[in-house]
Amino acid sequence: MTETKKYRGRPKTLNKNHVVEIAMQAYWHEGPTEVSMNSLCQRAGVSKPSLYREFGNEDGLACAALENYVQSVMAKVIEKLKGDGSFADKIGRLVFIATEGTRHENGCLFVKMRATKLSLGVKTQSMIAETENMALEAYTQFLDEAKENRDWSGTFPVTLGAQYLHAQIGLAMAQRARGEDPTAVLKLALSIFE
Amino acid sequence: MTETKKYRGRPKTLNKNHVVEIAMQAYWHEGPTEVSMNSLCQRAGVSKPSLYREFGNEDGLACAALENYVQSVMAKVIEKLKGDGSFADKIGRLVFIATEGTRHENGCLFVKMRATKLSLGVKTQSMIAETENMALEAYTQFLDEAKENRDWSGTFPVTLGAQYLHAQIGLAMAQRARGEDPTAVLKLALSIFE
DNA sequence: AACATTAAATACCGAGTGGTACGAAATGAC
DNA sequence: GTCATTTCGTACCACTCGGTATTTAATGTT
Repeated sequence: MTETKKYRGRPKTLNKNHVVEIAMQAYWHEGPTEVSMNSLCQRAGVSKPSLYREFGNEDGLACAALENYVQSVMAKVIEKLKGDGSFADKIGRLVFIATEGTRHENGCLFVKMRATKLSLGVKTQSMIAETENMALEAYTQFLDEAKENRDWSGTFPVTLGAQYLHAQIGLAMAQRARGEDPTAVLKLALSIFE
Repeated sequence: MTETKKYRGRPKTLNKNHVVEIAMQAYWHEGPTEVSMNSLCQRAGVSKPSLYREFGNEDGLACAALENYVQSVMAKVIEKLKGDGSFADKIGRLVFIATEGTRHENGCLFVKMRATKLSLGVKTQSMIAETENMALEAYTQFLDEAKENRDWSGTFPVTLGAQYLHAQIGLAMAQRARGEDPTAVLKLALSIFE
């Protein structure tokens, strides 16, 4: 009966998605430790109390930015592992994404945050651990499927293969973030799956 | 004739080596971005102006700390690649050092600094690049020798192999710094040399 | 019109940063 | 002793950080 109560008070003008997107881009391109709340407020054209009302603290914003990254960038990559195509094709696509994917010019936000996790808040650290598990599960499923289809000989355990894939993709992302070209090393590393 | 002039003025009490050693340990164990000049002064029992007189600025101290690390830790590791022993033995020793070496409980200062090089000064960044080249040269020499001795088949170029070795060792160090056990992944990665 | 409610932004806080001005202290030279 | 020289450390600087107290603005309710 009192449904109109929801719309009382001054209408909010802060666009949460917009702020998160800007924060994600900033953390992504400049590194999580290089972006302050102050500068983020300026870029987003938002006052500081508005930011803190919406996200609680820096940890909350960083966490939201990472979550946005996982859902808008990583999820799409991982989804490709489940689609059609041969094992070799998918490995090739993985290499392509990790080395030339248009949206990865500066590495991977997840990898960058993981590298500096000591200086991040507890919520963000939990999110990093969660994302890590999600990725490992996806790789595990990918290899399980490949083994079942006889696409991959499976000369070593699937769990190790998943860890290995995760580590090598992460390495390539870290190299990209440093301005190096990870292609040759990554291809060599993934040649063990042939 | 005026050689005694050297000893005029108040005698200096600051022990440069001691300070560098403390700085190196601090950067190493807590991460370069987590250690301030203020806290370093306290730990070393030295006044701030003394530090700045000796090292110029933070960049100078970080650079000196990295240089000390390279000469006191990395050099010894690299030296082992040149000693006696079979190729397989040396690879095994490399794995051992990267995964269980007693002095590497917290990863590698070089890898940590490289991971956060954006927030370091120009001198330190140059030192990082220099160290990178030194390591690559050592790996190249190592592989060249192995190829000559028919210890390694050499199914791919030596330069790529050196990059690969450097990248995989660095990956293992980064994993250690995160608290993970890099052993299985590293052994798998280096199995391509068999 | 008066009020409750919600969000806005200014202006501030304490703490910590990298870095320095400056006077005191310790020595050799004269 | 007096002086020049060199190093010492206290006390300070301007600045940035994450975070907030407080006032003002904008709405629905009555």
